[in-house]
Amino acid sequence: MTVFRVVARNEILQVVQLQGPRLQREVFVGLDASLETAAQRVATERVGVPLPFLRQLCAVGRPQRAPWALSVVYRGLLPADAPDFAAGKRIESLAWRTVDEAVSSPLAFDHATLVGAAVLAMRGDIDRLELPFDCLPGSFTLVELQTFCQHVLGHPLDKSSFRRRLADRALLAPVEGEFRGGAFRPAQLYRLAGAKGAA
Amino acid sequence: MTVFRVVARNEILQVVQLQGPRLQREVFVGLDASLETAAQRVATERVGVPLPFLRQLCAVGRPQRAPWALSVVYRGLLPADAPDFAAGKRIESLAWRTVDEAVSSPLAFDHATLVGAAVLAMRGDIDRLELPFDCLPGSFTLVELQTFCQHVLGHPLDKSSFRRRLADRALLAPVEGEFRGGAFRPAQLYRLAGAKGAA
DNA sequence: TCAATAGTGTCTCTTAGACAATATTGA
DNA sequence: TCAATATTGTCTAAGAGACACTATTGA
Repeated sequence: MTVFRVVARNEILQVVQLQGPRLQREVFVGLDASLETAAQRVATERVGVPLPFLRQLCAVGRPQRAPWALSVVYRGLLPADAPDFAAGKRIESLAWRTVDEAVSSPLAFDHATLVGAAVLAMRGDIDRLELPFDCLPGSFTLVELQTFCQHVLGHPLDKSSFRRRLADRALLAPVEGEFRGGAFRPAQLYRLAGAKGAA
Repeated sequence: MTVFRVVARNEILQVVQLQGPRLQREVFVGLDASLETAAQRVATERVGVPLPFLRQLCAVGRPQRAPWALSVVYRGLLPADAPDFAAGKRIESLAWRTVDEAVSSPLAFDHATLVGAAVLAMRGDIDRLELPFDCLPGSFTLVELQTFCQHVLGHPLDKSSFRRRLADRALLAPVEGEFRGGAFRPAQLYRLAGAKGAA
């Protein structure tokens, strides 16, 4: 079971793992209630904290590398400021990379392909405004959300268009009376529409 | 390994398979060059002919049914007039269903969910005009292609809009001088643009 | 008043649905 | 000519990018 976590801030937390024989048996058979539970458990072991966003990417066989191996690959997100995470079991190294670095850096085996596919899927989600709310804080400003999306996508978005698309879909609701104040005009805070406390 | 084949003519060929213990070991380990090869081999065993279109859908564990099982699910297409296909090894029954019947009929275990996901993915492909050319004949009329898409989607398409979208993408090229003649005005035949013989 | 940031308005282009009109065939 | 089918043209609306404009804050 191989886990890649694609994160905000235009960065990717690259998990390089040591893989032993019979890993998929260890991961799944008779140990977890489902594939998702297994992926979450392994990810938590590797980076120390649960991943708030985790989606199946694909399954790959790797006969040239290890004829016995069948990997179910997941992509995940983790806030860059998550506390208490660090390289855990079976992890050789753990490091932040920008998305561009991650997709263009050579990796062993088919890992580069898988990172590419994960980034592609994540960018598709953002393009369709299928936002990973589980990974976002409870409330945030529209500028913060747009910045997050831009970092994942790797290109700037138009502010007006971005907000209009969000409004058309009625995804967000303003948190009445709550603002994030910098030195200048404070920004309205929003939460996921339909969440508790929304009118 | 479970195979569902979604086919033209608004029909689905439903494969109900008998699954024994250690199926995924039999299917994959040490026997096939890749997951795709394994899926193609098993599909061919089951229905007698290779599937011209075969794509990975997802991987599912089934602990409530069989704790040892990990299934990699594929969706496929087969022309309804393919010769020499019939229920093969490990197949209990083989029958054509309309898409609507297939997605609404109750099935054992999680099979209904998987059929639903396969149809959804196939409809997404058609919506984006990512057409399964491998499953289509070498040449065809635009009406035939539109009919195929309508059967998969389950709703009619506007003729003018459909053709404009195809033209914008330059997916097809007319086969010069070739027509399909009924009793009335014959229809221009098209092939995949870039195929041999195209100007 | 000014700088800096938050938020809105307006124009335009692209895409595609709706639907009418034209073209071509054999009878 | 007519029925039936193939093919094209036109109108319009929705979505979204480009970009300028207004609003609000603290200094």
